[in-house]
Amino acid sequence: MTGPDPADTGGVQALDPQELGAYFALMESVSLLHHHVEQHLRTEGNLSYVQFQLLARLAGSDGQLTMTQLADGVVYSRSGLTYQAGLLEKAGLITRGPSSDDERATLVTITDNGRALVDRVLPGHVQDVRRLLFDPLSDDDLQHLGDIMTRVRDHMRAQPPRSAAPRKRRPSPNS
Amino acid sequence: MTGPDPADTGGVQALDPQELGAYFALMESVSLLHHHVEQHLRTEGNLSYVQFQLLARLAGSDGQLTMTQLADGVVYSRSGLTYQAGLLEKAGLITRGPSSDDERATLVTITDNGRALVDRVLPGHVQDVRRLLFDPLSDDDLQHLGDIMTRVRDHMRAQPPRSAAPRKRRPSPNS
DNA sequence: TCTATATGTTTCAACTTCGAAGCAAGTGAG
DNA sequence: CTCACTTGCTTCGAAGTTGAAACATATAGA
Repeated sequence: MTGPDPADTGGVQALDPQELGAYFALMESVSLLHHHVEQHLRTEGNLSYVQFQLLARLAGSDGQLTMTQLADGVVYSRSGLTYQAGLLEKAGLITRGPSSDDERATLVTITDNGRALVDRVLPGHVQDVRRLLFDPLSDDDLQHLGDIMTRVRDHMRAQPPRSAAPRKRRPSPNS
Repeated sequence: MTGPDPADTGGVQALDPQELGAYFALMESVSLLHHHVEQHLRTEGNLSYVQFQLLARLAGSDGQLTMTQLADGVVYSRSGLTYQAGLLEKAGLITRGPSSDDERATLVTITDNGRALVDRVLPGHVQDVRRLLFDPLSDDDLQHLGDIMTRVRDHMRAQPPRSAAPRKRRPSPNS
């Protein structure tokens, strides 16, 4: 009498202990890192992690991006971005204006204040990441981690997008 | 005339390109994975990732945990857990009752329906993780990833906790 | 050109998350 | 025992996040 094997998930190859361990450790580490970093950003610059990401991304990119480019870069919903952009604009950290290329697009531009704020919080942020993430890693580990995660990211990006889930599928024509 | 070096962050050693790449790839990969997995769980079992984590954690652990144990395991605020537990209880997936050990504690127990649901969505979940995370990795990569992230997690856990930030520090006696 | 559809963004309502405050039960010192 | 403090959880209000719907502009095809 062989009761249901806990590792038997109905024909799908279950994750072996090594995979499980890697998966859990990965998710939890990032979650912890996110929490820590968020706290620091909040106390040092009154910014959420998302807001920091948006500003940092703009500070690169020559200071200008469309809403969609920003949302995609941060893996974020478009409506959520509209909200955050509103806050950042009210705080004087960014500016929103029409694009000359495409009348529909909103061009987001980082202001001098925005850049200054990024410059102000970046050192602490870097220190955090260094302390939390890189301290326990050797140069070799770092090399591997970067290589592995880059491959994983590219692989996932190749999958269908998600920030703007493909528009409502056109109602199938056979109705 | 040495203008401000972009890598000069005010005395703090900036992250070199390799570190930056690893950091960004890590955060984005997990973010993407989270999004994908969340979608699948929602369509297959009408569960959020958090809810799935809670049920899965309970399904291990002999089916019973206190609220605090659950919150700590999932890196979640206590009040948020109360909310989710309410939903899961309403859905008949868990049960809440007093603990005999400690009258204050609430003992959360997974129901048969809860177990059944976990069993139902787990294969798909595993398939997702396998497809998104492990597919592009060699056995060697997997080994490294698990090793690295385990070390990182343990390192972070050694830092002060976060699920229940230390209670309001008792007002220092010299006031 | 006219029309259908695609794309960029915002609005809106529902849901989720968080922290602070509140309540109840445990614990230790006197 | 009693007081002060700790710990486990919930309640409450404010803020953040999301998907669907609404708009507006673009684009392609007839």
